[in-house]
Amino acid sequence: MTAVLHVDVDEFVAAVEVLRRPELKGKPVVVGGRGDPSKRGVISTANYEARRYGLHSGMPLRTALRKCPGAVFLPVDREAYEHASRDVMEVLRAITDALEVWGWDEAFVETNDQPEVVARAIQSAVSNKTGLSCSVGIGDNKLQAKIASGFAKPAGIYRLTAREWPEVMGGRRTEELWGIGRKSARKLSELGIDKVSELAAADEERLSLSFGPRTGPWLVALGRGVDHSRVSSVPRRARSRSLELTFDEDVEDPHVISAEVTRMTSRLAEHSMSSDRPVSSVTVKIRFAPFVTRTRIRRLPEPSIEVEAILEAAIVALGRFELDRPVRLVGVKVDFG
DNA sequence: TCTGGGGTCCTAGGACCC
DNA sequence: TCTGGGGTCCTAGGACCC
Ligand SMILES: [Mg+2]
Repeated sequence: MTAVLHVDVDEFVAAVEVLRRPELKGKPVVVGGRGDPSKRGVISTANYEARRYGLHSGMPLRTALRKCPGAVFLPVDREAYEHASRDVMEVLRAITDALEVWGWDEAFVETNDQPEVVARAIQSAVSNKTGLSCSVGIGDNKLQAKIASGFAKPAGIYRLTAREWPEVMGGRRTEELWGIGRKSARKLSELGIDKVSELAAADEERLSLSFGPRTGPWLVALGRGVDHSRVSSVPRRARSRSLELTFDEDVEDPHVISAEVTRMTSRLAEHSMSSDRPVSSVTVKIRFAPFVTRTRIRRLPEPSIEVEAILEAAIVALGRFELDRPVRLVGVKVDFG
């Protein structure tokens, strides 16, 4: 019988930082933004010590400082996490080829062996070779395994298969499902659906009327713990690449905005050229001071890796904004054709 | 106490064509 | 001249995840 495992490194980003700064062990550590809680930014990861103060991912750094003045604040260092991620995945790949990497610190594994045995082997290999601890969820499919790893934290193993699903999940709120967030949970609640068991018994047609033709059936499947997607070890090609920047202070000068769009687009075009991924469209994103976000997309006449054509599209897209209000964020995204 | 950055997928409306 | 249906492309926005 095939089982799916979901491996998730515990407090990954914070753990990587503590590994290279052992003196931080046992202290509340917050990684986010540029590591300066007097500036704009949110928490990427808080370690377990910091979470005891109510700190969590997505919380503004300013708030975190107020709630936990003794915390150590560190800037995000993506290269370090990408490096650590490669180390972890290498350890996993030495154990199994049936591995689907999911972000920096997560992976799905398919196995025909005893899943608990494989899980323990993974945990000790990752710990011995990288010094990081991880949790492992076991399921019949990716959805079950992913939710199970949440229950396994920290450093544990948890089994959630079709057999356990109704008992373990039935009475929980729909928001605990992977793919249902605050907005969808609220919308479901307005339809009288609060618990996973109620979602499992819901009428697809009725949900489709509210959520759309594909999302309706998918939601009911979620409620039942059904997921037919396979574990795929084929690396996926990115469909888009983007850059965005929140200014330290709101910007009123349109020249500053257009200079930033040009800079970002040039970098993205360089990547398009060097990786030979033609760009099919460019999206410019502006977030105005009251946190209202607008996008303008411009399709290229034909997909291109040429900086001139990509820049041209970005300038056209930007030109469709009225930049007569303070701006807090600017971003550029390219879609590959 | 104002709310990051990098991604994926879905929905919906209008244009346009058959 | 009006009605109607379906398919695809383009654009804008939304929700979610790490
Ligand atoms: Mg993790």
